[in-house]
Amino acid sequence: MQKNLVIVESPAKAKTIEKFLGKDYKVMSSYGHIRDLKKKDLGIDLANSYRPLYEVPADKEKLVSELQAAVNKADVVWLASDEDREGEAISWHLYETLGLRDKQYHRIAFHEITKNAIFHAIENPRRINRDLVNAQQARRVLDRIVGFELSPILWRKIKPALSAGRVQSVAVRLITEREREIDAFQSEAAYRVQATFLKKEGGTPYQINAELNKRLKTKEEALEFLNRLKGINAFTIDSVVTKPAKKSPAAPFTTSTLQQEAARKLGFSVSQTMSVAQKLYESGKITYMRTDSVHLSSLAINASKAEIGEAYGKKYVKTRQFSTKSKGAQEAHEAIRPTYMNAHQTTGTSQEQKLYELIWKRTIASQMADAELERTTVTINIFEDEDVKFVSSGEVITFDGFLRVYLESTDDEPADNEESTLLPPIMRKDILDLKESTATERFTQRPARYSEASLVRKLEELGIGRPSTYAPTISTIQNREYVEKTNIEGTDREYNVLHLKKGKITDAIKTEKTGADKNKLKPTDTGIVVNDYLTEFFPRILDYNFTADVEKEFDYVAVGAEVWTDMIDRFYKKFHPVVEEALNTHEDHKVGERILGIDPKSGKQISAKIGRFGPMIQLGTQDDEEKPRFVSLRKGQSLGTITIEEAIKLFDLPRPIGEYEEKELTASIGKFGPYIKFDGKFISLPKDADPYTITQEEAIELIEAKRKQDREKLIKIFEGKDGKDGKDAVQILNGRYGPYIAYKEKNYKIAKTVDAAALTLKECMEIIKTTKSKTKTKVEKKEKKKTKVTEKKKKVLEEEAKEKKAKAPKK
DNA sequence: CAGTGAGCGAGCTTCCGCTTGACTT
Repeated sequence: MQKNLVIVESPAKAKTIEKFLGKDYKVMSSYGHIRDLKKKDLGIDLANSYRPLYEVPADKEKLVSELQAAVNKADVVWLASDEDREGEAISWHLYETLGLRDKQYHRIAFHEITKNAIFHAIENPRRINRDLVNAQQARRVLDRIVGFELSPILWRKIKPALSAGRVQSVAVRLITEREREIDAFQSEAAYRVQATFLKKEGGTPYQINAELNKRLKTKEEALEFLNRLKGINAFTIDSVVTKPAKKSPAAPFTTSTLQQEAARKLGFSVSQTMSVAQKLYESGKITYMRTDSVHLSSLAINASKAEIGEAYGKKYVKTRQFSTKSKGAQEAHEAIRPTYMNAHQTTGTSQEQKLYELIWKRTIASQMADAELERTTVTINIFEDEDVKFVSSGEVITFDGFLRVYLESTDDEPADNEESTLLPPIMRKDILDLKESTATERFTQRPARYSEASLVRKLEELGIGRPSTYAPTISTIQNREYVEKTNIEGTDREYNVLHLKKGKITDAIKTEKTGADKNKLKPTDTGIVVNDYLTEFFPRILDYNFTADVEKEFDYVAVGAEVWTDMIDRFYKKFHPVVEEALNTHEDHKVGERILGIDPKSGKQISAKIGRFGPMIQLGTQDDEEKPRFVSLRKGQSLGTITIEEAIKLFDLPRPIGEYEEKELTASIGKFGPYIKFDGKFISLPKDADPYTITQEEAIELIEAKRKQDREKLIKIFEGKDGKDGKDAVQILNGRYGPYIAYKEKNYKIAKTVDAAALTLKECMEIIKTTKSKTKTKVEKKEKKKTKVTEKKKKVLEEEAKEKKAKAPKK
């Protein structure tokens, strides 16, 4: 039996380490934390100096008993969780939960997974650092207090199941404020002037493009300028300046930079990047993907050096160690890099291959020489004694260095026409002819909305959130419907172009698209209302510096200079009274309400606010005798901008549109768009139809079309015991995606090669057996929504089983 | 993806950071 038990955080790591350590060591994984604050209620004993109430979560119970069994068999336990605040706490929770004795355990940590690092760690064991553990407890308790005291306020004041927290609420604030900047933005127009010159006789002929070094504010100014140009018949090159420049490679990937580059270069979402990286990590191809460190092991640097030397030559090698500049970095791991630098590519899905290649290139490039460039700037004189000049610049790469492998992308869209070009052989004093010149009206750009990846970058910059939480945070704020992805078509905008050629000036109007935006983050009405409410009542928590400030205090705790419960006490004594105050201010469910006015028809008040199902309009008040009427806002409408007329119009639906076959016809808008309702059935309206204007005739046409479709839908029925609609009936139907079999509430696709109408019952049953149905039954759908309910059931079952065991006689 | 269109009463929701796997009669 093995005498030594090593516990690490990740199972992939466990596997690797076990190989290094040999047969005297058993290596297990804790799969992260094994204990947490009680899931229900606050989980903190406020009356007892904030004592945390810990429990092993249900899904960790089995693991903990396996760990316990291994501990009981081992002589020595090596707690090898990561060397950071969370890692220290993981070790301590293991120590507490598994009942380790002080003489029985060693605390060790390694920053890279190499044989040397592991043996070095084993030779240098230490004790658990209680101060660091306390810093983690302070972090954990503070986050729980903030989250579990703020969220219920939102349930009462705005809508159920909302949430707030130190990280997510600030993320929403960033997005909301950016949207306000965009709303307030006034774009300004100015004329950009470009010109093309030709060299006059003598020497080698050439052509050169240049731009005026200032923009002209008005059309009059631009016209006047072109007219003055017209009168000049020779231009002189005033200066030619060439300067050497250098570009250095970016640091190897951290979680956040990987997410940004994968988004820009590969179009991956933040969570997609993480799951692909996880696959690469599990198959041993890259190092750990949740890291804030840019550090590379000496092993990796040497391997890169060898690869670069072999592939590109020695002068391309320049090894470097980068240093982390992000706030609050804990650097328990290496940067994200290939495990084996000599593997330039990898196998697997195409996503895995692409991401791997990106990581390989970034790592290799980080150890390559700077690129060397020459930047040449040419100025062309226009008028005597005036500062306005035409300027042309070009760039030549004299040594490509790391650019040979990799260039980091930027978020900024390239400014139009600023691409650097190779310049012809130009000499000072050269005389030029003007070929043509264009003055184009250009508009200043509004601020850019955040993308998932640029939001991550901003959060990291502010020191908010950790590598393991960036992706989940972004999902949370979308799941809560605080923010959503944009899909804005944009509108046409006219701009003016003045063109001078052969002494003539033409004046043209052109159009361009503006305001289009896709997959960027934008606040919803709910997000705006929640954000405004929280920033008003809890400015401290929503402050961009809040996390950085409390992190400083956690650091004091971590070095033993501060008692963690004192710190929490100071915080709570300030925070909690505001919670109480907030609960007592405002009527419930009225936050963010906008009174639009009085409905002229009924004389009742019309207001807009966030309701149980999102933004809505209310007609009447609770105090009225009659119950108020409610209606949800439509897509594209928002609380802040909806007018009373638009609001009143929403109550016109559902709209009666006469009768057909002595039954009522109504038109309305539902979850799936506009529809007409007839005889208890719903028929979706085609895109060009409007429920506010659709006529009885048009509606009847739709009903008949639907009837015809339904008739064609049914190809064949094999009746069951209970007739053709019975539970065991087999139906062959024509659906949107071709013929299919419906049986026992599930659907089975029929292959295109099969003649559906000719199928026998036997053949149908064969298809049912062999085809996998993708249909979710109603039960499954429900269960997916309420997995927690099943979890509970499971627990009850488990407990029953335990009881039985206990009752059973012992051997 | 195979068919849809909320609205009651009771009890529920929620945080951030570590880590993967995703029940069966």
